[in-house]
Amino acid sequence: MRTGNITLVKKMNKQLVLKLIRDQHPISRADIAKITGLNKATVSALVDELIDEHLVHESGIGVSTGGRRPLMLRFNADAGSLIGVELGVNYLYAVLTNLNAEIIWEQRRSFRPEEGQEAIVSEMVELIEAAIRRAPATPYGVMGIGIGVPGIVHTESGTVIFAPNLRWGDVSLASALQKQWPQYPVIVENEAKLAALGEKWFGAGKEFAHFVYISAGIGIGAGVVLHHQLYRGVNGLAGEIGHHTIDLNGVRCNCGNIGCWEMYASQKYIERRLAEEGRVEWLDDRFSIAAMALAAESDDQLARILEETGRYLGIGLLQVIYAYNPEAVIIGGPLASAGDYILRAARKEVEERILVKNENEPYMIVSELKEKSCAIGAAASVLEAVVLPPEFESSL
Amino acid sequence: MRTGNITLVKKMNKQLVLKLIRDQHPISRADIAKITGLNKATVSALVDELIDEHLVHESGIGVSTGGRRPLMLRFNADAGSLIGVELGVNYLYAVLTNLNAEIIWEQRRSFRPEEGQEAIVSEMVELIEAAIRRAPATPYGVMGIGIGVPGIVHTESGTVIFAPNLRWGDVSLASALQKQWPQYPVIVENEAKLAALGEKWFGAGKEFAHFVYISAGIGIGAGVVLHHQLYRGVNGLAGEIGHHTIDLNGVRCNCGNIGCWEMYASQKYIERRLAEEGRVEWLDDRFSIAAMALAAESDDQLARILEETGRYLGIGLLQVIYAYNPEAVIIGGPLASAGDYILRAARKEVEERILVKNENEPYMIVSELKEKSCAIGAAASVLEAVVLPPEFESSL
DNA sequence: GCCATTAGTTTATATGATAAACTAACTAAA
DNA sequence: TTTAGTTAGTTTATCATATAAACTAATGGC
Repeated sequence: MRTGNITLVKKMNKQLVLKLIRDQHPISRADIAKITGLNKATVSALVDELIDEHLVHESGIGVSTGGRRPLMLRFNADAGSLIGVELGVNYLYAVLTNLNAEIIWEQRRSFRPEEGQEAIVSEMVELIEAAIRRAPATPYGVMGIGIGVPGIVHTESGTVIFAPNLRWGDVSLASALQKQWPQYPVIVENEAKLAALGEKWFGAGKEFAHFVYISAGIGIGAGVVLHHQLYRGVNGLAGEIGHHTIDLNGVRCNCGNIGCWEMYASQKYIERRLAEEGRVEWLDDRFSIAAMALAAESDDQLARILEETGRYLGIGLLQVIYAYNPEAVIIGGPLASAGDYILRAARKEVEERILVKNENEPYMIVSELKEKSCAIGAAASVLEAVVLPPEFESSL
Repeated sequence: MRTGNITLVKKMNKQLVLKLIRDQHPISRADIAKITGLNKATVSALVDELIDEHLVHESGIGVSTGGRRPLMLRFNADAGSLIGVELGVNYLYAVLTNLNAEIIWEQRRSFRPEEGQEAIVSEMVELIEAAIRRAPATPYGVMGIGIGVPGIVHTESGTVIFAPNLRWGDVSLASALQKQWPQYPVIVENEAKLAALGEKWFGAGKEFAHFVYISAGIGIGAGVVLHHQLYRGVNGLAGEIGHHTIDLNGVRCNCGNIGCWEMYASQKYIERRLAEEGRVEWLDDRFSIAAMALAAESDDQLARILEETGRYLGIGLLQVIYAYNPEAVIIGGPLASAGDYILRAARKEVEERILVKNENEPYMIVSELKEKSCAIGAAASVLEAVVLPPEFESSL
């Protein structure tokens, strides 16, 4: 049971000060006091501790506004390193970053899903080892490892419960890695949820208290951020909205049901339509939506297919909007790389269909971190777990 | 900006103690200290204050467990009164309750929607006046007035933005009432959201941190409780899920779109089907689902219609489950009075369709407060605003 | 009838925020 | 150049509150 005591107050205030410095640096102690309402003495004491802990440093003297010049403070992004790994359906992508998610080192490897779980995990171990070797000398060193997985995850145990596209079920990924590196926290989480975290900390989600990140690729998943915090639900299933029924008499989905959203607003749909229209030249191994969007500029049929996909995307986005009423919806994943074809159509569909028409429509925007969302989000999850817990987030 | 200071700690602990007493009364100071981990002295001090404030009282001596006998504490439900009003499509229902939502006085009035907004508001004023007159002498007297409205509400200003079934738009309900009773807080909120609050405080939602209340009647709305708190979204639209598209090529809804969930899992559907099947004898003014469910026991056609409705309800519930991943879904509103016909079919549909089949399926249960959910929830909203703010809710 | 046990209070102490007084370092205007 | 006013940041004394420990109170069981 969470009781209040004085150390809690201190933790809250210290976090508040640290977040403010991170968000608004360079900033002076005096400004922090003004903005937060905390006493100047309190701010000074907390800042001193943060400096001792290497999370903040003084970065020189600012300009005077008619009196003594302020000592400017900055978040020390080089206090440690973060490792983020994206486990894709047929690739691994790892990044090593500083605490600002600036990439120090990255590597991408392909694998064939048939290789099997153990082989893939050992590839991942190699990749992480390589990242650790590249980690620069910093006060904290590597602060942890985050891993994004295309499936449903039990975060407490770090188990992959179900990853259909990998054909994984019940894989204790965290404990396998934890055995290798007992000293580092290991976080395993769903790919879309981590991408949402990435956008929250370092991308298009920075300003929003409530937003939904949509990962639209082969399937559709979502990461839901409410009150500045990732919302997981009881079993970490919140946001598994790809299987929302949008057409009761539509196409069969491999989940067994009919008319799931992800049969219409995903790469699956585009491929189906390309096949129907006999445009098989596009359907090879290295199919890319970005390339298709490029070609669509002089190919109306391709453009039409993308627009259809966008319309279906919009229909589902409307459900997202009704369900969560977010400030923004951030579209990520391969479908976000279709230039404006998909997004414009989606926006139009939402505008036409929405119940209460006003300026309150959420922004529908594109991911800022692009194909790096998940890996950077994985790194961000470590940052959040170790340095900047969201517990005391100004709960509106 | 929310900073921590010592008084915040005190507020948190005092709230914690008060909530514990409310939930587990009768309870001794010693037990509170054990459960919360707070020091015995702290508990005693806080309890003394709560007693001074009339929110808690000692209710006699408990049984010894081998030592001094404890002084048992109880929540003082008679410290004040709450007024809750449900504004229906063609009726008003008001309750006056104590702080345990025990009804002291209630009244129901019908009106015709054609009467117009002003007439309805003045009926509401009369009703509230009657409630205030019946309020017993208590330390705090009437603590506030909560009002549930079938539409979208701007809570900060207490304005009804859009209530389609009443044909209201932009009605400043709270300020009209506030003028009458400046001394009482007036809360205006969407009907389903208040019903969710009611179930949270006094009904089927007591044990859940995350649950969704579904108000299924003429249309469908939802109240979403996450982390023990009502989730409203940015504009208070969160949970307006009746217009989720479930059949792209289905029936036209009066929202302008096609295939909205509330065309299938609502009274509208039942009436449509009754008409289609020529069972016009049911389609009079005083149509009641409860009566229909009773008749369905010996009328397969009626039973089938209810089951169809249940199946459609299930399809939408699946979306609710994927979106929010709640511990429970509580079904309220007229459809919940269909005996087991609707709910059984809905449960079956969810079980068959759900992606991850395990014991983690949320409970799908029926409202405990029944047709009183909204009015009691309106009263609960006052309780929450004035006595038991959810701010410091153990944020998991 | 005494001892172990539990309930609750009193007292002394520690922590951390705060207000106010202080020092430091500057700008601008006389 | 001097000086008054201003802003930045620190030091000091004080206050509120939680806590630990010692206390009183009241009981059951042997």
